[in-house]
Amino acid sequence: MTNVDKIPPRDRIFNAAVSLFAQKGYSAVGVRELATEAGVNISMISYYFGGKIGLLKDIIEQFYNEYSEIIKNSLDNRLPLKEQTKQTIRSIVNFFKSRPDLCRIGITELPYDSPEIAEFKSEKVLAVKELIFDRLFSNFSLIIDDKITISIISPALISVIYSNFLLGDVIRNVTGVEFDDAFYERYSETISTFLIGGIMAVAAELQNKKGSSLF
Amino acid sequence: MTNVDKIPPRDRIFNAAVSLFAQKGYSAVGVRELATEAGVNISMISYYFGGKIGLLKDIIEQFYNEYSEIIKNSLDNRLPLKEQTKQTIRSIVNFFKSRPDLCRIGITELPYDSPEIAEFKSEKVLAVKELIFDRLFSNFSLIIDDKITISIISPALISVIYSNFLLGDVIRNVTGVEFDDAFYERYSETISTFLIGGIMAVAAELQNKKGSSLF
Amino acid sequence: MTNVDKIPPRDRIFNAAVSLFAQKGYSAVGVRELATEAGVNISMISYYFGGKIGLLKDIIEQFYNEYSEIIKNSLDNRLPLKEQTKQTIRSIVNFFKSRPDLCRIGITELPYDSPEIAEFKSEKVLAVKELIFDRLFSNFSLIIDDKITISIISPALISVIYSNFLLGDVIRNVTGVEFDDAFYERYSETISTFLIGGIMAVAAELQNKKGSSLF
Amino acid sequence: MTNVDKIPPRDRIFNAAVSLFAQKGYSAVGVRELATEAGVNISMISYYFGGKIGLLKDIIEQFYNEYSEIIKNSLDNRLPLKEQTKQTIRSIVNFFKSRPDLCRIGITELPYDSPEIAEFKSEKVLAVKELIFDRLFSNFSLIIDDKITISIISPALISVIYSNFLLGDVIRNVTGVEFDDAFYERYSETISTFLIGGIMAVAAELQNKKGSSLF
DNA sequence: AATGAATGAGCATTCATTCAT
DNA sequence: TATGAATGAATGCTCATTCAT
Repeated sequence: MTNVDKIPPRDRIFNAAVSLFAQKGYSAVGVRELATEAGVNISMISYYFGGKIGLLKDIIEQFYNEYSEIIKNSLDNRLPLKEQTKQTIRSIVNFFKSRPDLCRIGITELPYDSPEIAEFKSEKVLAVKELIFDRLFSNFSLIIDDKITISIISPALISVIYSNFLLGDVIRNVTGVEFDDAFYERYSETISTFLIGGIMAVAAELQNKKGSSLF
Repeated sequence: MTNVDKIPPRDRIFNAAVSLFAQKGYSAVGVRELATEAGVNISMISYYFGGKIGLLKDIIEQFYNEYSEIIKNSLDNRLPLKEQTKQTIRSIVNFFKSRPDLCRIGITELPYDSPEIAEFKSEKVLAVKELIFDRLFSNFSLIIDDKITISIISPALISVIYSNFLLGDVIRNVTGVEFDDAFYERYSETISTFLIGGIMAVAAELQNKKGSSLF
Repeated sequence: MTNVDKIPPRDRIFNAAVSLFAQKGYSAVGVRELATEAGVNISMISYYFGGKIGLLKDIIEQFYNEYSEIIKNSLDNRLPLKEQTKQTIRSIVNFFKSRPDLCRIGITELPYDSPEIAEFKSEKVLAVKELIFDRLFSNFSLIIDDKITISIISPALISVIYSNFLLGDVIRNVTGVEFDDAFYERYSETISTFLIGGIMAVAAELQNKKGSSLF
Repeated sequence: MTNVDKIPPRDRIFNAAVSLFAQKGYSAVGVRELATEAGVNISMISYYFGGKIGLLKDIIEQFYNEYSEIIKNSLDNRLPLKEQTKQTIRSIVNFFKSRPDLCRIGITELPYDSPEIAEFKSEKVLAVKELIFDRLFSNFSLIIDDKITISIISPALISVIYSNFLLGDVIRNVTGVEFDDAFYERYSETISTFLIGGIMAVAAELQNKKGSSLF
């Protein structure tokens, strides 16, 4: 590993944890493994992060901070809706692509026995959801405004964007497709098209129903 | 729990494992906890399943067997494409709804240190993917035939269908929506609309490009 | 050690703990040392006693149960006061002599971080104090009846009886006296004389004061 | 705590150690806890005292130095025996009362794994014993001169004087008596009476035996 | 004089599994 | 079938100490 040189121990631990937690899941990774991978003494984990769980908390916080920032920065109300959507999705996909391990942990890991982290995560998810729906899909939300549909669409959107990073490994094994930059270029575009097409279909049907229920 | 009466020990262990693995993840559940929840002696786990890992294997197998069966049964080539799609999605959603724990484990758990299970899972995922694409989306696949798009769309489809079961907990906490039968009725319908709308949009764009590349 | 044969593992652990806790103090003894001394696997300590602290609890309980029993059995109201006192002290000294380690732990160890044990111990000490004062010194207590004097005399009594076991080691090193059966015979007798002489002196002075305050 | 201001770090460490060792016992106190309580950096403990054990050594030395000094100063051969005894006991009790933590550690803590401290302590105990017996009880020792009785009486004396500080906590919980200045006034007096009464009874019996053995 | 990062050994506990009954 | 004692390894964490600054 070139991990050991230059980079300060705290960061080496953090990086090792991001890599290993993503690969095996939080519970399946031991502090010894973590310390070995980071090239530090085992006690440094408690020293810097107050324990294994503190490491997870930091990682999840890091993810959501970056995630929120990226979404905020990519929103540009001056662009037409489709363009804006595409741009945001591209930003998110790029983020996921550049930090797949961090993102996987942030999204999938739910520390059932740390209420503190659980609550923190809930807050952040809510914030992101509102960011996307209140600002990005402000036009859509003119028509998609009922809580239930939003409850269905929100996780679907995230799932789609994240699908390659969640289930991609199996797909790669099965199809042999290479996940290179060109792929992710296509990925952004295709996913954008897919999402917009999907949302508009849902919106149309919803509108349809409203109309029919009026008469 | 009515878990302890009548039901044979082997099944009690299996059920307890399904519940606990889904809740906490495979690694975070201990055999002691498992045995207590199932109301059996610890050594019964090794006795019946050859160890904790064998239990996971059985659960994943169980999931994919049922999953494949349900998809096969719900496919009906005599129906028009949209109807067929809706029907299949409804079947899958019903399956996920009725066995959320089993499904969550089957989909999310990847036993990084058991190559045997990993390979088994890959096979099954491939089989399901082919089932869906070769039979359900046979019409779509006339136009969506390139490997890359399929590599993007396949996980997206699964992700969308499964999104409520993966991310729903957080959404429920945040929005307060009740996940009752009526909700899942709407869920099936909305997701179907979303998926079909999304796929058709992607197909249209693909067609467009092909066309434009011809001239 | 002949400790390993015949004697069941649970008892071997208990005995080893009694010996080591008495010698070094609870906190200074590790479970590894305990397990080695007892000739058992380290995990057996938690298995049988629920942890190191459970072992201490059991030891303290054992001490107070035996201690109470011995005091109860040695009290015999038909004897004259001095005889009864001597007999009781002899019983207690014999107990301390036969189980010095158990007694040392029971008396000196106060587990500051286990409120459960602390409370249990308080109860038992109270019970023993009442046993001695209400029954043995019922005659003395005719005259020594104020709370303060009792608060002074009670620990003094126990301290005296126990003094050899608490401070004897240093004395032995310093004087070279052998602590054999003959010694403890003399010990019982001398301590009895000392205690009775002391108590009667205190009682006399107390009586004196009362008298003088009346006139 | 006003502990942190003015008082130099070395003393803050010493004071914190006296307090914590008395409360929990030497082994149960960690250097981290010590440093936090003292408001200093961890490494200062090694820096000033050469390690945790050095701290204990200093405390024990401090205790015995003060202890010896106090006994020496309170001995006054011009007084009658009883007065002298009372005066000495009062001095000792005052010392114990004013420095209960220091005294508790000095008396009870025996550092089984530091032969150096163990030996030092033995020396000091011997010195104190001789001080008391050769000078204070020089009259008693005319009659109480056999090694065995001295081996019994010496620890008994110390135990009695120290009994409130050793077992008082439990008694306080149980009886609700307040340990204020008035109490310790009574304590000194009562203990003196008790000790003198006890010793004289022992001496009398000893005399009796000698006498009877003559004829 | 004082800091805080770092070490390596050790802590108590729990792990999944095995085995004799 | 089913039990519960027993194992050896591994768990996360803390220990007292050291060292460069």
